[in-house]
Amino acid sequence: MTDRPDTPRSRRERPAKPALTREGIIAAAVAILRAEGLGKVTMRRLAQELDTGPASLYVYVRNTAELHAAVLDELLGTVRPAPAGGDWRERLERVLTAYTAMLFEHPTLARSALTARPSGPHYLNLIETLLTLLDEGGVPPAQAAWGVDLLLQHATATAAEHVEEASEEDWDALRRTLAGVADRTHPRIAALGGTLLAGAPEERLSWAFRALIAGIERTAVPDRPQGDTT
Amino acid sequence: MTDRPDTPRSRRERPAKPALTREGIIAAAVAILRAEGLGKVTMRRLAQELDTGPASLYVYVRNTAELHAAVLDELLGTVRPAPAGGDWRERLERVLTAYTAMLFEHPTLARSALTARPSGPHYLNLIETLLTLLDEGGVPPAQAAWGVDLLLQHATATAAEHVEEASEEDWDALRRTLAGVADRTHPRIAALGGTLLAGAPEERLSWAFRALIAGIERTAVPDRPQGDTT
DNA sequence: ACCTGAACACCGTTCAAGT
DNA sequence: ACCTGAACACCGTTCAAGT
Repeated sequence: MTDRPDTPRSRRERPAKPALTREGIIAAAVAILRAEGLGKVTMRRLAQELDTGPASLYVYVRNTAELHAAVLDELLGTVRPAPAGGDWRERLERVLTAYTAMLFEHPTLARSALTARPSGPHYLNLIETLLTLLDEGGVPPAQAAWGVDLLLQHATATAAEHVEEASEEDWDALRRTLAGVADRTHPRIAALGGTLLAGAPEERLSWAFRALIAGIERTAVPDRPQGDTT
Repeated sequence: MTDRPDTPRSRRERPAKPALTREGIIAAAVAILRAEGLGKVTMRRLAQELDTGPASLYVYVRNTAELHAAVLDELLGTVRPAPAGGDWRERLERVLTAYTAMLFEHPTLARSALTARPSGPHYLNLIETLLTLLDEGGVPPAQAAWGVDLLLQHATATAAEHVEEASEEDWDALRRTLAGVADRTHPRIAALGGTLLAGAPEERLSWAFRALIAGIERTAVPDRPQGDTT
């Protein structure tokens, strides 16, 4: 609060409201995300941070979904490429784990990535990396193409699941529900007991990636896929 | 607007504001969902429909997330069990496809199911069915337990992806981005051309389920999984 | 215990008007 | 073209007060 109404125009030592740019807006959004989570990355809050009105942002950003997608691509740029050791399967798992770890820190971002497919430069790099590794493993290109989608979707969805909304209580509720299930109506669930929820998250994630890779390797894509998507 | 202030108390031919119950609230929520989508299933709108204030609903429902979870379980009850023909793999795929088809009609519900894990009776039935089919296929119980999670997550996430938010334009943008990718920087993506996005949704879904099942069958769970899930 | 009105603290997006 | 204030049409949730 060292406001002094002197030096009217020539000096401007304090940043005198930098001009709006798309990059500036996204950078500010990332800063808010880091400090307070995606919930606060709203048009209104962002505008306030940039010392303008929310309407001004719509010159650079189509809507909130697009804003969030841009933020995700930005964060994707911070994912360090996995070290090169090990066979292709291990490296594939490491790349995916690094991507998932980043999303785990921002589960709400993962949730929005599920609907607003990112298409920024960093996302393309990730796809290219995954395709390269699958190719190295001898997976046919068409199969690899669909496989990449499956792998990224799993990573994203798993992170999205970790959005907590009074979470701990809900988990307890689910545990109790499963435990209380009648042996007569749901014999398999009853027989499994806690196994349904057992295992550390990293173990389950690793298992899932390995299962996905094994499935992708072995499952052929239809000869001539019908047309385009939706 | 056939309001007549007669018949003061004894008759009440028009339903004179039925008492609030959890079931009544959820039924009203399902009706709004069917008519106008999940976006309109808000506490305020629901209260209006039930001729009360939003605060009243909090006696029966913890919050919006719990409301949506209850709605999902309700819809799950409408999924017709798949006919019994075919081998276990085919039947498994059919059950999952039926579940996914229901979610496809309410993608926003799928999105919320990803974070607020349902635990209602219909959801338990679905889990039991999947476990039974995997058991029939000789998949070890622990593996089946984690597999069920993987399968349901894929179904849910795929449906959630179909939330449209100016969708068609976004797809075009992604298509153009992929097409315009430089051969030098992203050779695999360039080589694949349209294959990355090729295939009808049903084909891709079917492929994904088959790949998942193949992977689940072949991937062993760690001997003694560490502790519990967070 | 259940129900309520009113309030608190927010949202996204559009639009007419200015520069 | 870019920027803005103000408005429109909403949200979830809490709280004190009533029955």
